[in-house]
Parts: sequence; C-alpha cells; structure tokens
Amino acid sequence: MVRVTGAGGPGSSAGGIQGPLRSSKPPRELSAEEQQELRRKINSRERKRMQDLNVAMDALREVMVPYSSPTGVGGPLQHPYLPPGAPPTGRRLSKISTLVLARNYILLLGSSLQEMRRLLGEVSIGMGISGTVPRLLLTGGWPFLTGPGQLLLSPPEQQMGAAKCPLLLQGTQEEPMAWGSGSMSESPVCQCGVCRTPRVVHVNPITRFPK
DNA sequence: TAGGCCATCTGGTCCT
DNA sequence: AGGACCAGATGGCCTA
Repeated sequence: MVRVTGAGGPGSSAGGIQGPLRSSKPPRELSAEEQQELRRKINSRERKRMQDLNVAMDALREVMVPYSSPTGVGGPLQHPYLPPGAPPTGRRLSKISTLVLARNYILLLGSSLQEMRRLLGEVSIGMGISGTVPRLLLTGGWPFLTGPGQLLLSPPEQQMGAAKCPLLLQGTQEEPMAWGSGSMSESPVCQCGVCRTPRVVHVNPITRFPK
C-alpha cells in the first residue's frame, strides 16, 4: 500500500524549509523552485529507502512461517513459540514483532543446533565412532544453549526499545523471566509495546552471542 | 473513541 | 556536495 502524499502533506508543518535549515546551512542561494525540487528529490530518496526497508521486512516476515500467511492455513494459528493468548494470527506482524520474533527464532534454531550436536556426540561416543562426525557439529563453535531447559519464552522484551521501557533501565537486561515460571509471576510485566511481545531468553547468561 | 501501527515529510548528522 | 541514515512530527487507517 503506497500512500501518495505530495509535498506539504503530513509533516510538512514540522519546521519547514525556512526554519533551522536556513540558519544552519551555508548561505548557498537557491530559488524557491530549486528548493522545492531538492526537497522532492530528498523526499523521494527517503521514500525509496523506507520502501526498501519494508521489502526486507516482508522478506523477513515470510520466513517467520507461522505468522507469514495473512489468512493462515487451516484456520487460526497458534505460534509454537508464543504463549496462549498471544496476538491472534492472520494479521500481518508488526515491524517490531517481526524483529523480536526473528530474534527468538534465531535463538531457537541455535539451541536446536546445540542439542543436535550434543545428541550426535552421545551417539558417536556410544558407537565408538570418532572422526566421522563433522567436527563443526560437535565442537559447538557458537555459544548456544546447552539444553532445552535454557530456552524459555518471556513476555518482556527487555532489549529493544530500552529507551522507552522502564524495566530495561534496571540493569538486568539479560535476566530471564521464564514464561509461566515462578519468577514470572513475581516479575513486573511491562506494558510497553515491545515488552508485550514474547521472546526467547537464555537462562544461563554465559550462553550469549558474542559481540 | 483511544491507541497502535504505519507512511511520509523534514532537518540534522555522518560518510564517501 | 550528495547520499545514506536517523529521529521527531504529523496525520491517516484500523481495531478493540
């Protein structure tokens, strides 16, 4: 959906080209027409940039399979990584939810990989195999989770939107609040738009992505 | 009707 | 100098 709004549309009253721009820019004389043309050009670029961003966001939505279908398949869907009562499916994911869900998804995949490595290691040891299992699978190059119990769902998104979320200012960004756990019931649930989106958290702070 | 989400405009800053 | 990126402001659309 592309909304066509000409110059002077929403936002045009904010500041305006005659405001701070004139005082901060070097005194290069531009006619009103030139200024308008320049503004149109800049606006067009920005529009294109945001549209590209949305294309990328849509691509990301597509891989978030359970939410990607606008109509869903086989009726209402319950996302396996979201708690009951999570936002109803069938609606397009918001940008922030897409990002948060993608992050959770990546972490989940990481934990699955780690678990697979562990199982492979057990199997190879049990069978007396050494050297036939790809080293990469066994060595665990990434600091992923070491067990399924360490991957939990939590409603408070405590990382994104830190500037707005009061819970994020308490210096416990990575402290988990397990979904449905005791700590969960005792913890404040932030109602900001970000925090209401569940996320996957690490129970063990050691198992984090490196910077 | 309020609130969430979004597109767009705009000015500022940084980078090439 | 021009483009990319960012954040604030604004207004429209939609849903509960």
